[in-house]
Amino acid sequence: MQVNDIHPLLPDPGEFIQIQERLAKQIDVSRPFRCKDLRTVAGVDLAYAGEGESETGFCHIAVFDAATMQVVERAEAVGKIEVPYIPGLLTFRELPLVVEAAGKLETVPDLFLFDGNGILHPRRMGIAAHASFFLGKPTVGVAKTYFKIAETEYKEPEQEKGSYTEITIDGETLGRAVRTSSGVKSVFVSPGNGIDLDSSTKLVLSLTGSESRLPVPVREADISTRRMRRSWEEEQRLDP
DNA sequence: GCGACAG
DNA sequence: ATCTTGTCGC
Repeated sequence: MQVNDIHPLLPDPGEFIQIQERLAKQIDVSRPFRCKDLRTVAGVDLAYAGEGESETGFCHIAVFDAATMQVVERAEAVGKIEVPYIPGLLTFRELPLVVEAAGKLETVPDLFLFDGNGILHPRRMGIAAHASFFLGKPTVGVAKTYFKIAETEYKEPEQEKGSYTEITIDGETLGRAVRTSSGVKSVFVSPGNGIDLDSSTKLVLSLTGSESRLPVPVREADISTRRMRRSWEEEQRLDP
């Protein structure tokens, strides 16, 4: 079954792909980003409840002060999810709520960290890359599982924290499999836009603690997102 | 037709 | 992503 059979009023995948190809030309992953220039950093994630027509998304953005690693602000957005999940088109499903939540922030973070890929994507336009055009800030993608592109496999990095292997497609290194903690599963780091791969890797490593293989801001958004859903389901039970 | 497939 | 109990291990 094609996506158009499910959502006849929405743009078709071909149109989504054209949008990605057009924006991809404007990606810049050549800029170094110094850790000392990071004052505030945001973690972004979503959770879902329900299926099909009644699927609801919960987006949470947690902004941290990089010096104290304390949350300085949060913003959320809840709403219907209109697009099904299709590998490579995750952006069109999640970005609306991300942009809505980001618009509620009083403090504009220096950088946004996403649960998902940056340019480690078939068209170099994973959600972190695409989101940068709406957020106007550098973005970095941190995916928990590998998204295979052009039949390219990745090599497992050494078990020591900080080890990584590069993921190169068509002669271009798009991302790295990074061991953020010794002995844990690796995560896949790729710049979104406005930052280079090396800076992205260093930032992710410096923002990752021992409690999770994910950077603290992303982990916090992930937890918060499920807390939002619990509250929502509770009020649904009381209101109907 | 079958398998693969970020979240 | 989400559905789900117990269970192996530090």
